Amino acid sequence: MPLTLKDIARMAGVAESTVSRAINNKPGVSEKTKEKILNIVKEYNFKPNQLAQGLAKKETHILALILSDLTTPGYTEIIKKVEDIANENNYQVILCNTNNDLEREKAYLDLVSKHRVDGAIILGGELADKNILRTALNKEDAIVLVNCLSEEILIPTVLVDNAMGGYLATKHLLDQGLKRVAIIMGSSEDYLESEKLNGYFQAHQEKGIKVKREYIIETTGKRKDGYDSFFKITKLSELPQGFFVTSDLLAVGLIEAVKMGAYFIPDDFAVVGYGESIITSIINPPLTVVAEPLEELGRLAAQYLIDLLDNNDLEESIKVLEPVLKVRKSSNPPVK
Amino acid sequence: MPLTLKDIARMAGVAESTVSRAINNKPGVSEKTKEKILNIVKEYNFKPNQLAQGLAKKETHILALILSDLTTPGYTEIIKKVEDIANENNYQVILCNTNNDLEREKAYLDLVSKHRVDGAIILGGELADKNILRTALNKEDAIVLVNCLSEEILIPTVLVDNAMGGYLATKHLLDQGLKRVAIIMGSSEDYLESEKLNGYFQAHQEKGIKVKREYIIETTGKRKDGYDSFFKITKLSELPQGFFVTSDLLAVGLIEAVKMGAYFIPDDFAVVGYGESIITSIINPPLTVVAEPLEELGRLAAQYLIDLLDNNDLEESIKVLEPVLKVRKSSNPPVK
DNA sequence: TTGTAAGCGTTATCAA
DNA sequence: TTGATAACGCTTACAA
Repeated sequence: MPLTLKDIARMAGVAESTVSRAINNKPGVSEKTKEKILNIVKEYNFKPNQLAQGLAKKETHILALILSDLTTPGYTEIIKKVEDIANENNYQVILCNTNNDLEREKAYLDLVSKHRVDGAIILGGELADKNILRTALNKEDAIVLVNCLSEEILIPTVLVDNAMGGYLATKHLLDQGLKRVAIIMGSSEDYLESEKLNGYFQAHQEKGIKVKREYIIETTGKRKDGYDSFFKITKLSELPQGFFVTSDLLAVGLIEAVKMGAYFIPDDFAVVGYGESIITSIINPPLTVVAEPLEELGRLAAQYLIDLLDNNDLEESIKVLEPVLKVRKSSNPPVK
Repeated sequence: MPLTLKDIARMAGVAESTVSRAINNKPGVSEKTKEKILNIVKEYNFKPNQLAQGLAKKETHILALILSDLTTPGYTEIIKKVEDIANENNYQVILCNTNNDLEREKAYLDLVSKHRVDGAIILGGELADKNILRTALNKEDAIVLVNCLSEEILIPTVLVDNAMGGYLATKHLLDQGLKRVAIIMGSSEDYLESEKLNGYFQAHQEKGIKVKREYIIETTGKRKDGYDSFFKITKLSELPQGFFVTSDLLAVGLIEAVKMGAYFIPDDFAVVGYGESIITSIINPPLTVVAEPLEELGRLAAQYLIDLLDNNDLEESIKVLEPVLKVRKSSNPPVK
């Protein structure tokens, strides 16, 4: 049986409330009794039961960071920043990996309404925007969305302008005089992916170039999809001159396929990827990418959630951050 | 104010205990009252406070998976398996990223003794084996160690035989007639790394080849370390013919350096890495690696912890799994 | 400065 | 089948 406050109180010959005050560094305990109590606490390695604490105080000082896929590139940067901000503000962060499983997502969301955590940040994914949020959450739950969008209820949200990202990537390719640029993307059901596609369209429109239906390749976003997409496209009568690839895994696959086909990047095909990661940094040649302000994303989300918690300030709003293009060799940048 | 059992009881015109029985599917409630209660529960989206539940039941059905670095290759496989096994057994898993921060590690470990979670799995890292475990934990805490070792107290442990891994990698290189094989590793303070080094020694000893002091390069394990190590070694009068690199990040760096130096793999240098990951799979040429049974590691650890919890079966023991060598092009396998 | 006692929101025991 | 009521282990007025 683990020790309780009561045990410590008995040993020290004081009341439970005195022990509570002592271990919580609250005023109203003489130095002498405090010392006596803390010695006993140390000696027996007493740890207060946080379930009881949470119940009494109505707060846990824990935040949940719910994410759909641990391996998504860039998530680690966001996670780290969230953890840092949280820690600075005396909150602990636990990570909840839904692995794109609906049941799990529900269960993790419940952590908030069931008072296991004070609030939650939901990071990306295709799941969050369905009706789960509405059914799982209570109005007063503190939630912040990152890189995903809720259509049903208004929830504070921080996201990157993916349409802008798609626009920058595509424009960069078109600006170099390429007339035929293909996009290899994930599912257009995914809000973020559809936004990238919108940007792709917009860039074409601006240049007055008509988009070819066959140059839009929608996939499930896996490495193999990137690989297969290339060979699918080489079957066309007219090959594209450039590729906008919306994820690093797809980019890896595409580039493997290009090499397999004995073509060269950027000489035969210019390539622009999306998102900086260890993966895109290993790819040869160095990949031009749309880079997202990941740390800023994490910082804003964490700060937002903590503000919500501290001020009960429930005004909802959406913050949109801008991505930037990092030009490298793969897109055959014009010689300066 | 969120609703409580009491509110539901009042609305349904029954006692709290009846509501509790109804929502927990316990016998002793007539179908009729049960239905009435559950309807109200649904209507108001009532969620029982799990802090109170945990306090009363003395269990949370949550497991913590504590890890030092989210980006360690292979962790995701272990994590997924742990989550699966846990879910099958009706446990929820939360991830705790210490980011190699001592304070955080302590705080996360405390989740167990402070009754926030029922048990914890500690995944790898250099931290866990110090005296933290002893000071942080109570004897009755349910903990399982994965890929790390506690010298102070006996704790159930599952790990991969890293000495065997180092041995296999080195022997493979020596078996091809290479006389001079260097090792590029992380800190030898790290138990796992020191074991790999032991294997490296053992393979040399078996062949009767004396190890050269300068061929053992200890680093902090970063990509740049791998890069720098190569140029450090090319300063030697006699170059090695092969490299055993103990992590994927080091391997990336080394290979970049080799290419930068206009050498070829495997023609000029044979390379063997450690651990399969997306990274090693991208590297060109395909990397020969020591592969660990990651899922098995996760499965065993989770099962172990759950057994501990269910049976209070506190016998400690250590399970050691064997790695296998996956031969690919980078090590210049002899033509069959 | 210290102690008493009433919560916090559940579950579980015992009567009814 | 139901309902009181005492835990669970802590915090926090309020009193002493």
